[in-house]
Amino acid sequence: MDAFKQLAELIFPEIQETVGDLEKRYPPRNLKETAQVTRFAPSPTGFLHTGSLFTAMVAKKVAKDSGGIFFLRLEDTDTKREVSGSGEQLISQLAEFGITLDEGFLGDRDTGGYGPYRQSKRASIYKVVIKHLLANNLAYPCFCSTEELDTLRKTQEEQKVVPGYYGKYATCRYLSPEESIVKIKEGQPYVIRFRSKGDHFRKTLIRDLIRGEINIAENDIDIVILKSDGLPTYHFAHVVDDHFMHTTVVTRGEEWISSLPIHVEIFNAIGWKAPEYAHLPLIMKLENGNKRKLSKRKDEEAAVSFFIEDGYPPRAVMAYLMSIANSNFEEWTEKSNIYDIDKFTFNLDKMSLDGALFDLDKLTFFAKEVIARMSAHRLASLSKKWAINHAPELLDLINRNTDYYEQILNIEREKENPRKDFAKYSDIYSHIRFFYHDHYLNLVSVDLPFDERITKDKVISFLRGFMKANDYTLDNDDWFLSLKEIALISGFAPNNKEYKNNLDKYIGHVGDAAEILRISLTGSKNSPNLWAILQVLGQEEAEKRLNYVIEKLR
RNA sequence: GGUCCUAUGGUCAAGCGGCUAAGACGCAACCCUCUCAAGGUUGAAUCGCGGGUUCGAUUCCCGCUAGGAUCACCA
Repeated sequence: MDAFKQLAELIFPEIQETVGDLEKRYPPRNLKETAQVTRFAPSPTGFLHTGSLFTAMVAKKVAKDSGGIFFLRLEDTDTKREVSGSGEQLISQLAEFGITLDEGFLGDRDTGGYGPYRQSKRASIYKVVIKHLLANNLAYPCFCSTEELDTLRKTQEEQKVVPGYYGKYATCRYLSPEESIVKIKEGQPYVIRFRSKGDHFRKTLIRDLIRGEINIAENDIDIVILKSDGLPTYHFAHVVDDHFMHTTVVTRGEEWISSLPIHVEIFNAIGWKAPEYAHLPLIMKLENGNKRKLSKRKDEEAAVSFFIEDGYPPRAVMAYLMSIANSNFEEWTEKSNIYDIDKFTFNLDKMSLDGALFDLDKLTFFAKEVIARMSAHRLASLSKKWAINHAPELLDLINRNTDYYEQILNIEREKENPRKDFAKYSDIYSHIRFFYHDHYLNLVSVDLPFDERITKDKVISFLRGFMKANDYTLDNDDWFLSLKEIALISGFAPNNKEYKNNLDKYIGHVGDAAEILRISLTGSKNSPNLWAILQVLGQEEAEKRLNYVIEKLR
């Protein structure tokens, strides 16, 4: 046995499998030629980031539009930063936005034949490959301490040379296998590094699906592939996992471009075919006139939980994200009149290359469109679902009478040009609470904002006249005609023009009368269509309110 | 700082050698109107700079500038 094999054997005596065995265990997928296999590979370090949702959306679209497979792999090799339970949260949040998986990590279990799908459970797989690398002198143990590495970096910075563990600075790469064996036997701690054969001064052309050819210097750094805790680093895990899981297109943020040479080199060194890469633009935020990456710490919209908590319809969030990804999506929604990204044909070529600034106004626009197109029934059920977790005060109203709630939501809905006053479920409560008597009483307990030009007596007389004459069975148009007549009796002109021409003859116009009614019924100067409100309230409740106002004024 | 990526209105962007430089969001005005939310009409607002190439550059090339990303036993 040669010394490299001995070294490999010493480090991984328990590993008996070979790379060939793994190839057999994870055979090529049985898919048609054009089908793409993509994945979303988050690390469980906290909440789902908006940028990650964007990446996941694109990955899923690429797979599904090509009849392929979309899977999720949990990259949990950083045990220090791991937030327990966030892996489960990740997939449930993904599901809220309609990102479901064909296979992969499901929280309590995995599904699919290429697992395990969490990297912490794949340690033995990585070790098989590393043992192979070690035996072939493609990797070596490194005994440098973090302190030594730090001083190396400092001196490199002082000497103004490219920092890093490479070439002559990579002292452990010159250790003979025999020397390494001695050190290991002495019990010295170590990591495993990849032995790079690259030349920093030589450039290679790498193809990116959305950026075209990228000209980057080769990697010459002997990167760590196995940490002292026995888990691989991202670079190595990515190569091994995407090889055995047969990923065909890797979609990830553009921050990965610079490490592309590392990944390509490792694929080549092992003799594997690298997947195609699509590096997605980052979602940015404007701060002090400068763009920056959307930050989880500073920006509430950076975590998707923000949209969930505020009650933005997930479909609207996805539509917004898709409009960033493919700007022709918006055009498509106008034609198709739906906002379902699953029905849209996504195109990687149409991705823009620089990071979009997150635009809450635009999301609001999408959200209003999406909600306006829902049936009252659907809105009622979705908003109720949301309220259960996020808005007890709204839930209270809903639970009093679901039918009534639905009637309220149905005002000026389910027609050609529906109302667009809700962008998110959290907007609902303040808009509708006046429909509930106890809330109404609270709202009108303060001063009623009646127009000062009109005396209390006139208000009262109009309200009385209205109660006496109003016909609740009329349709909208006829009702307003009748309101004009009722108002005229109390001295209101039937229209503004008539009023302006005869200022001394009238106390106001029908609009003023409507305002009095509106304030009396809702406590506010602004509300949806009065006729619709009266329909929902019903005669009894309406009169109760009008009488209440009359009493209050007297 | 090295390296890489990017560069059209405030934002998202179409454009791919010749156009009065699309469209959407936002903004403004007007119209409609019982208020609001809408809807309709109109408007303001863009090719970062400098060199080339070309009869002609927003478009192709180079440089500059600006912004971004990245340089860990984090992903």
